[in-house]
Amino acid sequence: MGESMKGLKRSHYCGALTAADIGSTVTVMGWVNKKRDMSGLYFIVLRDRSGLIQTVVSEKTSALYAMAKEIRGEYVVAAKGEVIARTPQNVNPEMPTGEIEIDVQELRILSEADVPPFTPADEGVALDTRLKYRYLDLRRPDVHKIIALRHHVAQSIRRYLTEEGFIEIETPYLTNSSPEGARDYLVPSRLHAGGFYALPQSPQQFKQLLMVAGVDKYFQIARCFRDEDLRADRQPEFTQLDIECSFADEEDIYAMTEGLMGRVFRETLNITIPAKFDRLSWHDAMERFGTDKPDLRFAMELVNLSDLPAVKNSDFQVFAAALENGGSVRAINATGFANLPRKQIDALVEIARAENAKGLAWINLMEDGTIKSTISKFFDEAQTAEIIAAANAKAGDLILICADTHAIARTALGAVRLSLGKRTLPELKAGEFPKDFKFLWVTNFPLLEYAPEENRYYAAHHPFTSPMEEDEHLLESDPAVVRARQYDLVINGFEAAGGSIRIHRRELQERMFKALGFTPERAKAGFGHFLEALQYGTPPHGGIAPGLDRLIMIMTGATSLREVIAFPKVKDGSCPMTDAPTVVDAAQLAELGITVVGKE
RNA sequence: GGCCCAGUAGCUCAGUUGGUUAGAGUGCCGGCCUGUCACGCCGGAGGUCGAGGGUUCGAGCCCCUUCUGGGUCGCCA
Repeated sequence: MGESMKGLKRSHYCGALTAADIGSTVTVMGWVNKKRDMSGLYFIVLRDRSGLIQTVVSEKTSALYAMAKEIRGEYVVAAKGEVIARTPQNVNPEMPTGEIEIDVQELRILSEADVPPFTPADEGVALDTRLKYRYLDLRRPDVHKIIALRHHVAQSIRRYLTEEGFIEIETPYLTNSSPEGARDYLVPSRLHAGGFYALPQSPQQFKQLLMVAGVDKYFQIARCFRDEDLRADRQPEFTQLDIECSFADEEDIYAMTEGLMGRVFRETLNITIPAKFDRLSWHDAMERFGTDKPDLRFAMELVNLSDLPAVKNSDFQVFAAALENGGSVRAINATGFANLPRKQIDALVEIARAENAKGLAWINLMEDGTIKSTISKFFDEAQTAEIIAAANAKAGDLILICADTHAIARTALGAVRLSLGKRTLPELKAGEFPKDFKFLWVTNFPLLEYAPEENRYYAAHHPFTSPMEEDEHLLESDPAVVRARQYDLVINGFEAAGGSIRIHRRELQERMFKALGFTPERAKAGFGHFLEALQYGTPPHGGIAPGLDRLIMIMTGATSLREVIAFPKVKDGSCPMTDAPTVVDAAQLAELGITVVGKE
């Protein structure tokens, strides 16, 4: 039976004990990580969030020994005893507390435990099992380390922004559905039958209204909700560090964000990052890396071969057709991948196909100087040499070529580059965080994207983003070329933050809605309060919103957002532990004025 | 919504061309061992092969449907 703690008070965390404590009497409380029965001697390794400590129970005839016999894995126990040094041959160098152990004088079972589906000591447990019993999973030191880092990052953020004069303000979770953007989670209102709140996709409008309010510098560590399909790096609810400042331009936001990241990485990981981040225009990012979030931990930039005489004048139908249709022929030098097995090349072709490319051609520059190519019969030696030179390739490299529209050729090769580049990164050991972080500002995004199926433009980011002043006059005449005062912070190929300088004039905001195909009535219905606010004295303002979960994922090298969220959702948006969402009973729905129809 | 992958003991997995009573490691239970630390040794229990249907003399394996999980495209202002 579990006993109370009466009379015993924890004096130390398990992992906090050191050789300096030798000779002192301590009390630790924690979970039984392992019990080793030596017949006459029990080693009981206790675990708490700080780490492990070995305790020893001897004296076969004692009551203490009898109690130790009853103890099973994951029991919660209190152990009081003297910290003793281990003899040199018994030191465990693998264990941070391996020099010492506790000679137990008093032992108390605080809570018994059934045999769990897995224990924190188990490795390689499948994700769905871990998430179903997330409370057991979180007992693992490696998992706890990530969740604890998240706390320290949040605290570091709060300290920095507070020192910089920002104030933290909470905005509503129960708010309005917004007509643009992702699907909203809706919350029915009992007091307004037929009325629904929406959970915010971001506090965008509220933070801008706080600028109208003269708050000047605002931040919030805010939960955001989007009812869209999940990905490894996308959850339906996620946490965003929402920041907005008045009288700020791009340079102010860059400097503030660079200072923030510098502070966070130094304080929580003891890593010094560059004081200023590199910048790249969206256009250059797409040309050189085939993506708007390039991973700069590896090179292998894309090359445009379209103007090469060998390509331009080629009889090769695939190339000729792409160029005739106004597309391009582009290549990537997979540096050092000449020996990539055929199967893996095929896998790369599949990656390109997933981005709608029809295929990839390749030229394999073997180490012995021979050249193997899928397109050798269409190009003579000189022409092949021309392509090799343009791709800046040498023996041992593999050139992959894609001929298609500009957009497809770039994104297909961008996806291929990412797949290749990841193979060149060092592998992390379990529990180890990466050391290499490449920061990049991507700027000059297009303001609008055309959706042919609806014959209208969509805001590339959101409709409050200001166009660049020099492009503003083109908003009606040539919307596709208008560039936005939008910037993304990219870290190691992840969009870690996005932000913009906002529209602060009602007239321009109305033109923007019009460009998006809103009638004045619809703009008023969806954003009337916002448009009205803009006309009562709105300071120029802008902001940025780093994703906190994304940031922790990048900092820890986690491969999924689920690893950095205490209680994450799975692929279909459900929670494997609580089984949410669940069907609610009819009475509850009736009270909300909701009738379910068409449900069998 | 599309495509791809996986589902076998509590956990992680193997299971050949369709062929006897479905295996391993680990965990669990019992016994032994006074310095283990992935302790070791001996013994034992533990299975709706995700579910349903079909083909077959015979299905873990083949076919159909379905469920669950993962990846990805669409989607994500």
